[in-house]
Amino acid sequence: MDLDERIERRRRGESERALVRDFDVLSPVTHLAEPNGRGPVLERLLDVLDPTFDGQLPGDAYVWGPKGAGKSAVVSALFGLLSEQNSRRRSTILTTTRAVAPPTTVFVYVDARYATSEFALYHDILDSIVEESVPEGGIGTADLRDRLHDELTGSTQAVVAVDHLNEFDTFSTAQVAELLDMSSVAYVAIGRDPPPSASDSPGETIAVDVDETVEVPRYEPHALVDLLTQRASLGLARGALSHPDIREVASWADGDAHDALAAVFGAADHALERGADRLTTADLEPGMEAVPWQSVSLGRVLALPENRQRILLRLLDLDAAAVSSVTAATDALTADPRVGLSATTVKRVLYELAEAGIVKRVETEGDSGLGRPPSRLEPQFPTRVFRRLVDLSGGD
DNA sequence: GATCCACGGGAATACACGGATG
DNA sequence: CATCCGTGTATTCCCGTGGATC
Repeated sequence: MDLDERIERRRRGESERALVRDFDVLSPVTHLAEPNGRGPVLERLLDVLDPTFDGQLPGDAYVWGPKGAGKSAVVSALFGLLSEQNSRRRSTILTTTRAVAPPTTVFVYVDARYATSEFALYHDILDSIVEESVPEGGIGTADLRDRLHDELTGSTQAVVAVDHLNEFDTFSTAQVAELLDMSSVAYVAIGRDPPPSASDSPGETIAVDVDETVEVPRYEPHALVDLLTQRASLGLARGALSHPDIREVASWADGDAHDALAAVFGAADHALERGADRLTTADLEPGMEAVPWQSVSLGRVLALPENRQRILLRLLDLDAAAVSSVTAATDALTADPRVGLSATTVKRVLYELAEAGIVKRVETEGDSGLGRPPSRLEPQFPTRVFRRLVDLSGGD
């Protein structure tokens, strides 16, 4: 995933002639260090963060936009760079003999998909601020919070970006605002929902009380084509994907880089399966086919605990009869020793995943008579990408 | 001993249907 | 005809237990 690894792979001469050089580059969960075509957003973010260049604390901000618009890509790249630069600058400040150093700003990027509890949130933030390792248990949440608070007084302040808010199972912006309500902390909340506008009815809008909002619009068609072109040139053999094909995927994806990359990934997977050395238009169809309409972010699926992913992986292998009801799927999955969980747990997890929108329950038509009708299970994430990525890392 | 968290078990509730009841 | 009831599934909800960590 990181550059070192990528270079090393090349050095070993791996898959030099193969159709797919590197699936990771094609993966929608991978963000390149230099995000593509998001210049104006970057400028806006720098405006928001401008006070930090004078040692001030910026206002809280909310970054929003649809799935696949590059929110995570831009913010994580920017924060990565800033924290790198600052740690460099911090070391130079330490060597100068100054009576009072201006407060140092640390930039922290946290993914709320992984930090799902208060404990985990404080832990992850603290972990990227201090050198020592932070305990992962056996200590109270309040203690962690206190420690974070102590760490950020006077000489050090923090700007914390918290990504993927307001999803099922992740914190809301309001919760983050409360949890990070500390004098030396500013946050950049990132989510999909538009901020409530003045004209909104006073309904159940998600409370966002921030000083700045930054909109990340979906990609323009040409920008998405550029992005795909770049990824394809890095991840696929030279000329493996034609320009017209790229344009077709881009237009199909309608500005959503996540879906577009997932489709190209899936197409490459399909071409690989049939032993081809380049992608043809015929590979695109199955590639797009494997990306459900209104697909759930692959990042959400890959953030699930390992055993949930195991269940999903095996679920993909089941035939139509076995996924025709939750109970049938449970039976089939429980019978598979690779799943290794009890029937009740599997069933509960399946319902859990359905409620989270990762699989969809569809009421079956054919009424078999008795009882409440069962529902069929349909995956709502890019299946080919998931299978391939999990198989790559999973082992077994 | 304290703390966080995942498992697992199972009770409680919801729903669909046909048939009985008033 | 409207409503209630019994049966069989599906779905949701809650909580005790135990592993891992400090």
